Amino acid sequence: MADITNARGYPIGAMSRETGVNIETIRYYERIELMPQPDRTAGGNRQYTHDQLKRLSFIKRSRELGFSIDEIRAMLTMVDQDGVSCGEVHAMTVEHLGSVKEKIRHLKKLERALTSMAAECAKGDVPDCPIIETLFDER
Amino acid sequence: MADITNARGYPIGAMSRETGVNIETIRYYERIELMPQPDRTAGGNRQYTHDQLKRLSFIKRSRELGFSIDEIRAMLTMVDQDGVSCGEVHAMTVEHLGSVKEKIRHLKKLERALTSMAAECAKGDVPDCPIIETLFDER
DNA sequence: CCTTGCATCTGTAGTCGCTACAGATGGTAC
DNA sequence: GTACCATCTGTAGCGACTACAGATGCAAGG
Repeated sequence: MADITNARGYPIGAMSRETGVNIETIRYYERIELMPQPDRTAGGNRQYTHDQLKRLSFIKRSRELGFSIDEIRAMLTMVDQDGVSCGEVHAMTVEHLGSVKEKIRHLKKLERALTSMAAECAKGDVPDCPIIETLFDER
Repeated sequence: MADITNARGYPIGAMSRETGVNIETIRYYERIELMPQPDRTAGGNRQYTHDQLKRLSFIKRSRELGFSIDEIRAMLTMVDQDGVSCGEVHAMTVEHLGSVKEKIRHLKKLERALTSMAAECAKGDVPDCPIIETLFDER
């Protein structure tokens, strides 16, 4: 089944189904030149190759890992030029990992603050809302 | 010092300094009607009251806790109408807390994936970049 | 009174990464 | 041939700001 489609190229809907990337998003990636302009049918519909499918799922995978479009672009540019610098890719990954860790730290702080605010409020019927009070408090 | 400024109202720069909210952002909050239109000097410059300063720092505090503008708007509307529903505020807080926890879970997954990818690469000089390989892998 | 120079003004456009239309065709199965 | 889904282009919207440009306001020093 996949082979038949493959022979004729994948229409955009198949690309979307295979990768989980929204059709509009695929066209968006083309517009920002993250994906190349694919071949077209006589009628003008996009026909993608298997390599392009792989490229799109690379993008999808990377996005799921939280890499920015620009980071992905940098990686793909290296791939396109057959000049993948493992060190650079590793550095990007480590840096990105650092920012993920920082986000986690930040969110945990929020979690603690929100938990204590909610606890204050859950306990008993106070006249004024202690959450609002806390938020309005100076300093 | 604050008292003198207070007597004449706070210009927008003072509001910004006191709360840490960017001047352009303060005007943005006015545009979206999160902040009221303040009085103006004869020349047309904004002059804020102390209550408006408190309101802005409420917004700032809430944003720092990750509440959306719409959530903040809902809370402030209750405050404005003197009808603060403690239960509602508590529910909003708990719901928001849930989404923070979910984000943490998600980021921890990313953290694990990125860590193992980075480790693969850091270990020894492999011919092709294992990070790129992993991202390109089908399935 | 006048200048200097920072603060503030309005209005618009850009950011990121999509998403959601509208209205017009393409392609395919019966 | 026709029904009907898939795809097309182009544009505008989201959230929450941020960044200008070009024109004024305002307070202190000479």
